[in-house]
Amino acid sequence: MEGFRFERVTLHRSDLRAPFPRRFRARLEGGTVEELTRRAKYLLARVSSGDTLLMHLGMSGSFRIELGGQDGRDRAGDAGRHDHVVFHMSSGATVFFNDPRRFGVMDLLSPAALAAHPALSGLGPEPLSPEFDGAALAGACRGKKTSLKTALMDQRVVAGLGNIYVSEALHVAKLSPHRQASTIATPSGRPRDSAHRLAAAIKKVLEVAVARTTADIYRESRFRVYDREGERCRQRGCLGSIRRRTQAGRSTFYCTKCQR
DNA sequence: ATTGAGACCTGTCGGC
DNA sequence: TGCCGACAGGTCTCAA
Repeated sequence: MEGFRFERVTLHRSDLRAPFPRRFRARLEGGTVEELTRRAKYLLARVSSGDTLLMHLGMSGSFRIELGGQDGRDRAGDAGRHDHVVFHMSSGATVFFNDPRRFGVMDLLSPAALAAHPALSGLGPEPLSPEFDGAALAGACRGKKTSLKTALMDQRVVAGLGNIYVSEALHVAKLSPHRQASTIATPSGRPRDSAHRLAAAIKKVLEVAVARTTADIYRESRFRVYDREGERCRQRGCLGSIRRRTQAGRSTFYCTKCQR
């Protein structure tokens, strides 16, 4: 999409989690995507009109790209079930936004609306950025009475971690998901060793995930703990098994033996 | 202010 | 085969 123009935008329904903004199509069509970036789990496409297209996959969203027919065949195929938004780009590519559960987001923001966007402005640091480290994590967890698991799910603490990678990172760091979040910091908010371990584990887990893509990992079932209830711990030398517990309404997977 | 519960919506899977 | 409940990768709102 980057560097190309929206030649035509098609909506196959009037809303996802929220209604599409008024004149969504008209405001996009003719505009060029100047830059495609990401913040937390949000995709941001800056358009030449000055607006920013904000996209989120929710739980079940995905993009599918069909390239133009260079082999003499027709252009990209028709929209299928749950293809709610279709971008026909000037490159010849067609980009389908598919989202069965419709928990996703597709919004178009003016510069002012972007700057004031509540979901974006409250976000914590990007976990792969240099600013995110043990000290930053400890500072954010200072005084938190909630569990480590719940704290890491809080996008204000660190941006972009979800239910899978929180479990994975806690396992790498050998920290129990039930520990009170504040225990990784001293009373004054300085990082303990556990804070450094956890920040490093988050970075490691995400770097591997980005390299392999979540879909591959999920399909290959190569998680350390996620969705492995009752199976053996993969930590070298650990004979524990993986348990599942619900925290704040979400499943947490952890090893009872090596995570403290 | 923080925190947990419920809601949003559809698909899939296991048990009966 | 078919029905039913449980559960799913996220975020928002509301009430305690």
